[in-house]
Amino acid sequence: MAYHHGQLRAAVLDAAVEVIEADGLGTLSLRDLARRAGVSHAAPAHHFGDRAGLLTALAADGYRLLAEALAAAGGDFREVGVAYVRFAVTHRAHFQVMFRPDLYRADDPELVEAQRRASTILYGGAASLRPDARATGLAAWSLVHGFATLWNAGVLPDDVGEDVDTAARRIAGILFPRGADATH
Amino acid sequence: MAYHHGQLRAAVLDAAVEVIEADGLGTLSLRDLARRAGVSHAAPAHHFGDRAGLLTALAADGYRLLAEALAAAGGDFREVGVAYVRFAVTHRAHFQVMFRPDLYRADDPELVEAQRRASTILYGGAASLRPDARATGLAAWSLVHGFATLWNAGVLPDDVGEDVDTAARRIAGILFPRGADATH
DNA sequence: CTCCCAATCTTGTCAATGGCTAGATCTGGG
DNA sequence: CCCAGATCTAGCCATTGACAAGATTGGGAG
Repeated sequence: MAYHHGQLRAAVLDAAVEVIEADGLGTLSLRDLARRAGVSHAAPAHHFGDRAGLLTALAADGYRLLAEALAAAGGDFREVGVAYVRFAVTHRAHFQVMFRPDLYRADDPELVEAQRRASTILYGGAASLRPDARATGLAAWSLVHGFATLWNAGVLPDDVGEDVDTAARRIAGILFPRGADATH
Repeated sequence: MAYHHGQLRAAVLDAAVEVIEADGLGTLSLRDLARRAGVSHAAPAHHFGDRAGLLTALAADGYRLLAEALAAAGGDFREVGVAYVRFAVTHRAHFQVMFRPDLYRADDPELVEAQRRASTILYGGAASLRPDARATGLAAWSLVHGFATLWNAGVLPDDVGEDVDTAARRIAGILFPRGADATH
């Protein structure tokens, strides 16, 4: 059987994302991922150690991708929020794992670094927005995080609509009615 | 070995809550719950069918408890939000399961009914609050749900404080600065 | 009071999983 | 060319969820 030579790690991570988005975290099995990658059942262990190791890598990837997505949204505070929601919906697997620290090793250096970068971008906009910047940033984060979570869980009423961007922008507009931006 | 005669169902559910709050959903095992209840490994299956059945019952209990907690908060809209957060923090196990419909049978009649009651109370306050009541209710729900989720995940900054009620009230106050209540 | 039945619980079994160990195979640098 | 380390395989064990078949219990019909 042909060896993967360094591609295995990426192949397994890709397969994991696919499985989680299709059937949820519950049915995720290291052995199944190995089968999908065409390797023996113990091959992934070499790259990730154990299940927690795999999810740690997935979460770290997630925080890196989130940082990119938020940075690409520009300085407008509300658009950063919309980007946050869009990320959560288009990267369900990553998002799901990222906010369940009980599943991975939260003290992993790479992960901590990626986390720090993402939260810097997320809080950067809020810091210069209002006098009570800290609390405002928290409220904004809570708002978009909650909306994204509820959207992904599929428990929102039907009349929210189909387009998550539009819905998120409308909801965020209630917290910041005047379309406030980071340059106050 | 003495039979439980109807107590088993409650005993297993209690044990499940205990395990989830101690070690998370990942390590939850029907066999372990059976051991804790002092019965054979297949006894729980009679009451719940399978794992999804157990979690369905847990989620339904959760929605019932949530409805009670929200109702007890009175008509003040912000206090309902605070009660929502308090419930999420004091009933972590229930809350966690409730918003992961992939884990249980979302079409269970009892569960659907409990869900309906809870969401009626949650939305009841918002409906009479502003012209754009629907969107406002969604924003409020998103805000408190997100805050509770982030709090439980342990990813909030340290300076949020220790007391979740106080923190939640401060955050909710940003969406409703004037302490608005349901009687507008 | 007795007997039967439905609910409840037990025992036994099977495939699948995570994690471990020992060993095979490949690849690049000296 | 050759070896050291990285990568993967093969085999094993305890645990789990799910299922099937049988035992035990208590209450109601007669």
